[in-house]
Formats: sequence, C-alpha cells, structure tokens
Amino acid sequence: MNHPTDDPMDNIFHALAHGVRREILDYVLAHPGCFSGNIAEQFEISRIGVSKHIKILHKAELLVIEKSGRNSLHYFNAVPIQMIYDRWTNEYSQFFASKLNAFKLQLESNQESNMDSEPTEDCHEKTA
Amino acid sequence: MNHPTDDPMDNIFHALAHGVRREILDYVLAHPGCFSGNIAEQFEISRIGVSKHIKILHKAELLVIEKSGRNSLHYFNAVPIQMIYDRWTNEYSQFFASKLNAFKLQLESNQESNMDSEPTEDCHEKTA
DNA sequence: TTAATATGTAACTATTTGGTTACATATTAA
DNA sequence: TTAATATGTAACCAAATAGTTACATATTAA
Repeated sequence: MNHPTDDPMDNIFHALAHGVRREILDYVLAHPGCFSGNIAEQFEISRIGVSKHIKILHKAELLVIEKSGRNSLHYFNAVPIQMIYDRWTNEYSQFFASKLNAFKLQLESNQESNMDSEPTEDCHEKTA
Repeated sequence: MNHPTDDPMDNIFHALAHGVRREILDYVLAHPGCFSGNIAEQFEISRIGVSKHIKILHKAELLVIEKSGRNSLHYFNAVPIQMIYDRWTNEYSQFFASKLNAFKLQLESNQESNMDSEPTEDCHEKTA
C-alpha cells in the first residue's frame, strides 16, 4: 500500500548509511576546502573507493564540490541534516520522547505507571 | 588509518537507510501505541519482512516497544534523531552552510565571488 | 611537447542486505 | 482444552552494495 522508493530523502539516508562516508563528512567539516586526495589519504581503502563514496555524498548534497583547475575543493553542507531533524522532530515527538524516557525509568524501577498519554485506539482495528 | 566499523551511531544510520523503515517511523509517530500487525498492514511486503525492519529500528532505539499480553505497543523515540543533528550541526557548520548556499547562487548567476571564507591550507599537504 | 598530477568512470567480484516460506512460542477466546 | 491470534526466529535465495584493477581525461610543471 506504500511506495518505499519515492522518498525524496532517500539519497540523504543512503549516503549516511556507510561509516566511511560519515567519516568523510567529519573530515570535510574539519577541513573545508580540502581536495579528494586529502580525503583519500585518511582511509585504508583505495582512492577510487573513496571517490565513489564522495560521489554518493555529493549526490545527496551533503558535500559541495568546487572545481579549481585539476583540484576539487570540498565543503560540508548541513542542510540535509537539518531536513532529517525536521522530518521527525516536532513538538509532539519531543514531548512524547521525554514522556517515554520517564515511563521507561518507571518500568525499570518497578513502579506503577501514571502516564496520561494513552495509546491511540484507532490503529488497533482488525482488517476484514 | 581509520576505523569505519566502530561508530556508535552505526545502528541508527543503518536503521534509517531503508525506505520501509523510515515509513514505519512515520506511521508510529502518527499512531503511538500501535501493534506490529497494524504496522505490517501498511506495507505490501510480508508481516515477517516488516517484523525484521521493526527489530532493526528497535536495536537503534528509534522505536520503544512495550509488551502487553500477546500484543506489543510501539512508540517513536526522537533521541537518536537529535544525536544525528548534534553530530554535524554546530555554529560553524551552520554558518558555513549558509555562506555556501549564497556562494552557489552566485556561481549559478555567473557573478564574481566575494566570499571571505577561504579554504584551509593545512589539508593540501602532499604525503611523502 | 612530455611527464607527472589530480581526478573520475567502467567492468567485475565478494559481501551484505531484503525478502520469502516454514516453523515455533505465548496469549486469549470459545 | 482447543482454536485462533499476535508475534518472533531460522534457513534460504535474489538483489544491492562496496571494494578492487584497469583505463581515461584534464591540468600543471619541466
């Protein structure tokens, strides 16, 4: 009933799914304007492997690349990260998250729950 | 030189990397306290497939699961999302991101750049 | 021009991931 | 108890991913 593939943020989440790509972001954030070669030196995998990771980060717009002669300068772009935050973090989720943390602590200490947030009932319907 | 596998946030990013798992989070955020079966109904894949996705989200602590009899109630937890935001979003990256956006717009309109943020030079050293 | 440099792509392979069917366990209803 | 329900795991197969080597292109230095 859903369409798992047409998520406009898919590129972003896919880019962030690999440890090397996240470390590339860490490095570029700390070294704005660095070259591909500089990035590749930081990793044990080959330069080509790193190049492919950079391409994926660029497609997700997590990296901005500025060409200068035979060099390419790399910059981190935080906008997609902001989009992740905005997708699931609103007043409601923040409120509920903190309530849940309190609730979990209560469970762990074997006390009675006095949460006033009850589960929604409209999702417990049977189909057919 | 790096250690791509020992990233404590790896579970979180891996969990968010699949479209179905992100839609599960969307659904649970909108239907707190829903059961596994309710979630599974939303997708074309089998209940078992959804169950495996839920397990991955639970491991990443993006879902809190409360067992009640033969039912399990699901709640969204926004804390890992906050951790992503905190990892790369600080005053520096925010400042730079906005500067870059302005810079890209300048490039697209074929104007001269007047950015005062120069690339760092300490990352353009040659090795050996 | 010629050589070295910086970077990128294509084709291929090993590993990981996502989905399934079959089976198992625990709870509630009759 | 017996049947239906809600859920989860194991084993397996197809698809996607991550890495490699080989090759290609463009820029700068000699």
